[in-house]
Amino acid sequence: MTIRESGEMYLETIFVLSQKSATVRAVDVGEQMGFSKPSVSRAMGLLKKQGFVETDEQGFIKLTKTGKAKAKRIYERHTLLSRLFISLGVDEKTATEDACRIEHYLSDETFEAIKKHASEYGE
Amino acid sequence: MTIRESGEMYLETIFVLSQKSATVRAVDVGEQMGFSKPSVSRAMGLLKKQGFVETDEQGFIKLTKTGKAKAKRIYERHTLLSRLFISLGVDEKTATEDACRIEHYLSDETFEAIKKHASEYGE
DNA sequence: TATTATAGTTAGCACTGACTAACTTGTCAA
DNA sequence: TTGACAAGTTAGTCAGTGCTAACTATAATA
Repeated sequence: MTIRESGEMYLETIFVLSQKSATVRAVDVGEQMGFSKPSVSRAMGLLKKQGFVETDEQGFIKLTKTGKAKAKRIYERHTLLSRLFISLGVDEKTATEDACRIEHYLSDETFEAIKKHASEYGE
Repeated sequence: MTIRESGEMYLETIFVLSQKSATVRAVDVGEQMGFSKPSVSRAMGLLKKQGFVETDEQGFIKLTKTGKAKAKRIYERHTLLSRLFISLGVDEKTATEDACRIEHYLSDETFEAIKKHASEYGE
């Protein structure tokens, strides 16, 4: 059971929200992503089953260790890629949107190569 | 009715096969992509309806003008991205696989910026 | 206490895009 | 001429991932 683009987006969103607020609920995730409550509810169920998130009695969502690792991996791609695109002259909105899509599809090998190049290039 | 990743992959495959052979049939497309005959059959039906391909009485598949334009756009992304990744030290197989996925998700603006950078960087 | 708002779940739908099974059609060789 | 193979289509399935409608449960408030 491999995680997909959708699951990665949820994890990344939970990660980002966790940095801004002590607690994260499903409704916050939905609001942030522009998705309906049932969509989030089902996604959380799947991510729980896959061992990427946990919820407590109050319904607060926490990333597990593996969930956090996945989220951080994607978030690092997101920030580096959007900054890179912006540095190449791309409009901020477009750069962010593009990063948001391709962050899920780059292998570790290619991402590391891009990262190395970006640091040499000066960013 | 917008074309999606799947449709773009079919168009690109037809374009590549057209360059190697005078005629392209659905079965060739399926073999190339690793998809079943019914999958190709349905995809061709949709691409026909959208005006991107045509078939003659013998079942040979031809790209229309707009279909060819779409295919070329994706193919250009594919070749530039895979060459770029390879030049950054990525293994050829991985570079090609990654290019194959992200080629569908880059905006024109970001792609042009990458292209410009690649040409300045020396490729 | 009764009402209302908020959070979450369940059930069922739509669309994409793959699949298998089973059919038709056309060609070619025994 | 018949039988077999190759190409294509039709019908129906499945998984992923969004949606709405309608429900439950809890908490806050009139």
